[in-house]
Amino acid sequence: MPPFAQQRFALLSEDDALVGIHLTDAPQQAGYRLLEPSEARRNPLIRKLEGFGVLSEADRAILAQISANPRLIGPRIDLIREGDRPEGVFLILDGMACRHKVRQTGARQILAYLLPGDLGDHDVALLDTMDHTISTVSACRVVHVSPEIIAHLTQHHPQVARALRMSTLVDEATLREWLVNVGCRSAVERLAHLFCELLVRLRAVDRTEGDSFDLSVTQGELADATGLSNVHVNRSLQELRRQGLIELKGRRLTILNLPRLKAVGEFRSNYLHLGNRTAA
Amino acid sequence: MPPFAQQRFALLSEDDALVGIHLTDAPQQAGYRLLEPSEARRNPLIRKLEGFGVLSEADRAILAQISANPRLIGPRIDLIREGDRPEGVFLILDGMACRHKVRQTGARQILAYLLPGDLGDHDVALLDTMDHTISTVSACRVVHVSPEIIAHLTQHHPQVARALRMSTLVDEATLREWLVNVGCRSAVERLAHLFCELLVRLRAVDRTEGDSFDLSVTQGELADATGLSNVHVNRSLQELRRQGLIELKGRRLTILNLPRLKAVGEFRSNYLHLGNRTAA
DNA sequence: CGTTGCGTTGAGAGGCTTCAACCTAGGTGG
DNA sequence: CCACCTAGGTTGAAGCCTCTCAACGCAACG
Repeated sequence: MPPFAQQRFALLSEDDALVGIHLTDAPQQAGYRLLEPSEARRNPLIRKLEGFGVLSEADRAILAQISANPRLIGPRIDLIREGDRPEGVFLILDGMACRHKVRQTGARQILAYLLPGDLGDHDVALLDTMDHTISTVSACRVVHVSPEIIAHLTQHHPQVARALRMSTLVDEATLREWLVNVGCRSAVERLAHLFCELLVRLRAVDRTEGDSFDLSVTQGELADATGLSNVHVNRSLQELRRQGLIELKGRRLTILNLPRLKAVGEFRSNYLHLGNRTAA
Repeated sequence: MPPFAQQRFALLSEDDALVGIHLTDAPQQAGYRLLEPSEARRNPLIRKLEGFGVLSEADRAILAQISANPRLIGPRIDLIREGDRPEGVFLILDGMACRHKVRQTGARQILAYLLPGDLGDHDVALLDTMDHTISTVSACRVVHVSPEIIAHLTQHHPQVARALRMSTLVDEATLREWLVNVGCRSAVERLAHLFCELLVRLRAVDRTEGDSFDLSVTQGELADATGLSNVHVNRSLQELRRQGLIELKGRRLTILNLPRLKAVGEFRSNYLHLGNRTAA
């Protein structure tokens, strides 16, 4: 298989998960199903957007409805490719996806990791072609959110729309921080910073256990995200282990000394604009 | 002077350029002054936004009104700093500004160049603090666009609002391309790519003469933008000159062989989403 | 005419890459 | 149930791209 020639995910298949949502009436009607508190807490989109502002019960209900019936997609499947026409956005409910670009030389740069609760910019559809590719990294539960649903949210759920815009701003701030990471940090610093960021972002959607989380990523993928070679990623990981900062076995990363790891990566979470959430 | 301890621009002074605009009535009234065709062509904001869609005469008039009475600001002045509360956005009419971050080590990363017609994300105000600093690079003509004016545009000038959102998407795409640049291109390639991008962006607002444009940037600033040292920027520039690709004297960059420079930098303008404008 | 910021050049060092081999674990098929 | 297979992790060696340090030139400016 040529490098990064990945399978493509059938975008709008017959059994699309969103058939059955009736946007025009359901949410307005009285009697939409109240969410179990635990249900809302488990939904990463609701978790995330509530961090950006107060949502109404109707807001939470529509978000839960959107998140219902996700598709299970295997690892390394393209969701949408550079050159494709964007139609709506993808919402990640579980697993890890990424935005990336591949050079003609075969070199690849991962531009962002999409974690549970993350979704693309809500008005990408204004542009006629994608300038990068979005692929799953691990197996994911994914929902394709159609332009109609997005329009519905912006028209009838202003608090959700506002939270989505803030979410987009944070995505952009994260991209800037990645540029700083790759532009002027050493290999060990880059990895330290990346791990701190992932911990904080995953914690915000309750996908961590203490300072430990699932990291189903190869070292080669870490290399593509940090602008390093996989060999050097390997050695830098060993350095972080040797210093007693992390433990990385298989697909589980445990941060053994978060304060020091933050210090090494010069990590400040301000760019994630978590506000008064449990500061990490 | 400590590195990058720059002067701060007084944000909302008495003689703010925008006093005198009466948003609530003027644009709706019949009889707003018609723009000279040449006037609209010279205004980089109008030029740029027209590239994203058709604007009405009223749209152009309000944009011209906003652009009236800019402030002249010297080089290396901070417009807004990391940690500040964003209030509205800055619009660059002439000159060059940049977004950047400074590490505790003193290392700096330039995150984006703001060229004539560029302005910040229209809803930054949703976030309570800036996570990076915006400074002039060369002397600039700058307008501070208040949140009220932005709100007015989004409510009464849908085509302008739409163009602004597209503009924001392009800014984000540009940021992604910069990450690719720094993440996986060599020094010469990075500079070649940057120069191609600047040419195309400046050409879109008519700030070029052929394949030549004003580049009032020190080599140290090019280094901060490309994640290189200034010494290596110097040597890479010499390499580009030696290959007959560019001529860089003082503050003027002339691209002598655009096709080859593009090839060297692997430059494709798709991420700028210029659509059917004069493709460069 | 001295100062200052910036471009230029040289030398040495080091971080990171490349190439290549080997190891390990997990999955597959006989 | 075991042998094979493959992807990914690990290790070594060599080299180069880029950095740092330092000196010098030069033009603009007060």
